[in-house]
Amino acid sequence: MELTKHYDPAATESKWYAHWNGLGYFNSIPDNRKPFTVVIPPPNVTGVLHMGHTLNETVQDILVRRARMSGFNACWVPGSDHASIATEARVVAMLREKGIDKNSLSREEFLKYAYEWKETYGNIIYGQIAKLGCSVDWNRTNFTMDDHYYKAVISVFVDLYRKKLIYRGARMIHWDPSARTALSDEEVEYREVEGTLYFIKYPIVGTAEFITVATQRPETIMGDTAVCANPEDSRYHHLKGKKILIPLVNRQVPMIFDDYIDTQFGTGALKVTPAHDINDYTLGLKHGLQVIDTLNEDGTLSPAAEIFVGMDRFEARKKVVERLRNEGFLLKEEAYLTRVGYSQRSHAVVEPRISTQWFVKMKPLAGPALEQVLSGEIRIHPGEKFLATYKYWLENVKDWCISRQLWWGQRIPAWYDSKKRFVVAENEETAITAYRQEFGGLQEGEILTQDEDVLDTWFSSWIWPMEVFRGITEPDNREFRYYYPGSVLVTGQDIIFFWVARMIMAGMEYENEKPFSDVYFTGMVRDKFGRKMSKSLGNSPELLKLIEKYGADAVRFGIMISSPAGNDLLFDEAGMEQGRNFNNKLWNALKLVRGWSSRQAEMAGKIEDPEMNFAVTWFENRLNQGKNEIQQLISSFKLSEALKNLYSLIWDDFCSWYLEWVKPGYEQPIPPTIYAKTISFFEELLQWLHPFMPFVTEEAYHLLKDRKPGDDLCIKQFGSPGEADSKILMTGERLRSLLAAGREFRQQHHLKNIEPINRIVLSVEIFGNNQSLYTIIRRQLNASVIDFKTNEPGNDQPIHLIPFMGHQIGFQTGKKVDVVKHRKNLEEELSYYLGFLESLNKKLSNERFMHNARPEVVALEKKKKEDTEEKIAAIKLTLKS
RNA sequence: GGACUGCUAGCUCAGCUGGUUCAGAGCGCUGCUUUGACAGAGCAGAGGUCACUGGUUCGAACCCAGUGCAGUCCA
Repeated sequence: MELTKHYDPAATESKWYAHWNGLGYFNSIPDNRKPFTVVIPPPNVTGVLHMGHTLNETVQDILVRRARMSGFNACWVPGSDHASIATEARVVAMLREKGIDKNSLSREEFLKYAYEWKETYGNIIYGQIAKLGCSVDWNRTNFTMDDHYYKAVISVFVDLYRKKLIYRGARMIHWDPSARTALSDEEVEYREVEGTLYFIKYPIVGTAEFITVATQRPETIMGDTAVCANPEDSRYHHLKGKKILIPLVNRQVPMIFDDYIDTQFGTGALKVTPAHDINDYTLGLKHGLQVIDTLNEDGTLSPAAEIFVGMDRFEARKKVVERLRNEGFLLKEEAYLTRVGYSQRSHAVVEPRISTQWFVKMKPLAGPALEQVLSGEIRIHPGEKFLATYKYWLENVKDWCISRQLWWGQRIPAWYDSKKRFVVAENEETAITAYRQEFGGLQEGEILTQDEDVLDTWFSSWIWPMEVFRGITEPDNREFRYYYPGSVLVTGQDIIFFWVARMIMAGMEYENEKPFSDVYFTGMVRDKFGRKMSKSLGNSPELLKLIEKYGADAVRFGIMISSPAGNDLLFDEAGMEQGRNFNNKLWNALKLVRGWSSRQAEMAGKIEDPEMNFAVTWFENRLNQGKNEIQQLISSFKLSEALKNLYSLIWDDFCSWYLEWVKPGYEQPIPPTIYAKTISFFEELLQWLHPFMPFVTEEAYHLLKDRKPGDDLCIKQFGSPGEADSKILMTGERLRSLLAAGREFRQQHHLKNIEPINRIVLSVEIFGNNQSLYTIIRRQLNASVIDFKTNEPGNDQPIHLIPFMGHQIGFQTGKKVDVVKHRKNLEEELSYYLGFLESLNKKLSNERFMHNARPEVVALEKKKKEDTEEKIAAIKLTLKS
């Protein structure tokens, strides 16, 4: 079969994915091997996969495939996350486009739409994961709202409530007026914003005086219930006991004093609005102030505001300022840089709001989670970057607000009676029993009603590593005992608190065992200018289109080649082009080697014995060296470095050097032994590359040789790499330098490749008498004869001597060459070495160096001196001739 | 404001405990090369005061201190 000119990924990828999957290679069941467990960070069912996912999934697939090929029972669990608030927002928007208002729907009707949405996007995501080549076990797909998963989340809630680690209470929380729900602290993102500081005059009751306060939020003055100054601040001492009149609403409030106030900020006087600022809230509690909530849950002004009722908060701000100005209360305005909190999901400006919500007590959970990481039980990669952040967060963690005023998610298992007394229980039935026990029977006709709210989506994902194996619902099942704890978690650094820390907490709380041993943080994928990827910038490429254009292997290559762990990755299609070219290089090497299969024939001479063939011996050792390096890099999670090494091992060492060295001449035969060695080298390279680029390698593996059924690269086990002989490697280096020197000579003297070099003269000390080496030199440099008459110029034709590794080599051609230029180059080289020698001499005659430096360093310097002197001698000799 | 990380070639990054001719790789760039695997290629080449300033040391890209710039997290 004739192979195409270029490798065609589209033709092979779906074929191999179906093949692997069909034979169950990705499916795992417990056996006597060691497990290698990875749970996918479940993508949100909000949309399609982006480049961040692509990076994560690729990294995981590399690790999983490699483990599968290294004797482990590899199990990679796929799944998706219901992503409560994010998905609900998308569904609401989708409905709005259809002209349907969420509020006109019942909970059940809405959930029907949400499940439809989940079905559509969940499947798109799974399709993308498959396209990318991910070797996930499709029999183990989990969704965070699956029945068993739902039950698990509820039972964790009930359990933590019973342990008093969950409580309900009125607290100041972050409110998202757009999604109309509470948020956790982590779901708020702060940004610096240009704001205005308004200086407002508040009349002092019973006097003609004013007190001026500075505020960024004039629309909240209707909720003011005090004015406060620092007790040390002499400017306001005379106001003790006075009442202040709130402009526009004309309410009298007390003047209070507290050392919380910063005398330097603004005027040193603060308006206190306990309902709308966390600090004011605390101050209000301390001083027993009234709380007036002037906002509705959608961010419009409530009746309590008295004026501008029903108007949006930002509109109201303008109106309030306008009226304050008109009525003479506005003293001045100043530009002011301030920090504003935005909802991570809806991007609305969040409001501090007092509200009754459910919370998880975090301190007791944080301790063990911190200990796991600090003790090294869990290793974070790259550690130096994230350890401090992790530690700081856990040491300062605040209670976690887990209730959300949404429908899409696990509904909070609390049941209330008409007096708002409640019990927490798995379901309605047990709730009734529990209620009887606690409060006696229900009144005639009274029913218990379940809490309307659902749980934070992270309250479900924190048990992901356990419940995908039914570890919460059936804690002692065999699979869970086998697969848990997992091996490595690969995820983005942006969810270190949302998810990683909390999974460790849950693991410690429920299993007293970490959920994974290693955490590999990937960076954020940005565009090639370093900007975040976003729809509005149009710089977020579609995964499927990229795969269509370059092939999945090339996409994987492109994203891996430049992604050192933890660093942001600048996405550039050039990397994918490089990957595609790499595919093609492999493809063409394959074509070359396949062409030899019918040309195998015995040849006279020692070259047939692979032991005697330098190319074979050298590559064998080079391959071992490469494998050892790559193994080292992978085990320290330096995947992009490992890929780079493989790339150059294949492209440079194998294709550019080895294959050229063993390549038979035009229509010449190749010894079967050499052919067999070449096939086995190629196979090994494909195997090592397979975890990174699974498709092209599997295809090439099968085209290289006929395979028995079941002999697939996907499950082929690695052998352990042998030792590399450094002497042979050194000879290889020397050979490569010689070939380079010969090519440079040709280039400099415009000697075309088809014009032979008549004679090469070199010292026998350089390469000894391995004949196959000289064959390589003659063929690669197109030289007719090789002579060993050291330092002896030829007779009839001029010979051109070049210093080489302390010796000199000569090239004799029929052509005239540019002697002047040649000499000039040599002289330049000579002066460089003379300078270097001088610095060495200086160092060696420095007594302090000789005294203080380690002996081996001194020996090294002496060796350098000898080498340099040899080289100088060789150059001088060359110049003389 | 606090903490962390980074600053090495045009770009993206290696450079392990200070010491080989150590200033590197890939991409890009420049030149040359088209019948025998591959122009999606081959060969060769040019490119850097290792952010700056001081210090420690026989010796600093590497250690220490300070400065500047960038990014991230937390107030």
